[in-house]
Amino acid sequence: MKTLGEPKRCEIVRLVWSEELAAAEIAAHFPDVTRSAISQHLGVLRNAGLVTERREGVRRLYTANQAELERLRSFLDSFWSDSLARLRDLAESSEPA
Amino acid sequence: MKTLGEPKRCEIVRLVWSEELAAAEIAAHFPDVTRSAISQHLGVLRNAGLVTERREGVRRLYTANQAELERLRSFLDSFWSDSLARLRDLAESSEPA
DNA sequence: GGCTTGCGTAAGCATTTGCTAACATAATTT
DNA sequence: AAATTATGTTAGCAAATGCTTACGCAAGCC
Repeated sequence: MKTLGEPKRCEIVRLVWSEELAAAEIAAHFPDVTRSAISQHLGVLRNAGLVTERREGVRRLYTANQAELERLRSFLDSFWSDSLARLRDLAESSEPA
Repeated sequence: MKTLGEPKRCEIVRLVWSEELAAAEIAAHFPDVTRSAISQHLGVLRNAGLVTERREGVRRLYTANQAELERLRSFLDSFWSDSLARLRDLAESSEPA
């Protein structure tokens, strides 16, 4: 979550969501920062498991790890389900058999 | 997203998800930090619209703004739907009528 | 082998962030 | 009104963060 809190990283994930892109191609989408900065962001994303790297010759192709994003979404879902569980527990304790 | 990237803030939101809690009660859940630190986190959360404050006498009761969290979840959903839209566009352009 | 291309890494820097300690303020109690 | 309670606010600090510049290193081409 903290990883995607960085706007550029979030945008990077969107870029490689449905297509594989090389590091330079990704960097091209951010004209106002250095290629190095993007490379570091890619490192963070890779480390967080949010993107996957595939080497093809000299180039490194990145793509989003959709499963990991799915985990994040289900974590948000847990907010709702947790509250339901808590209400259920409350109902059980105040309405004993 | 950045706001919830902070573990304590994320936990605070979970605490006030299904019940209203006073600032001191929230702070009691974090023994290893000062009440002031929690107060500042509450300020950030309030500012981000993730929690709502209600004053009752001297106390300030906080509760989660579920609608805002819903927005966050739907933002994550947009990752998937965007990719579907892109694939659809691709299909249209490569398969003209 | 030398040059170029594509990319990560290390060092250094300014900014942001999360924290504590001390103070400020409003509502209650006595 | 003074003391107390519940809470926000400010100043200051150490650590983390995002960035640039410079360098390192492997893969292909001459």
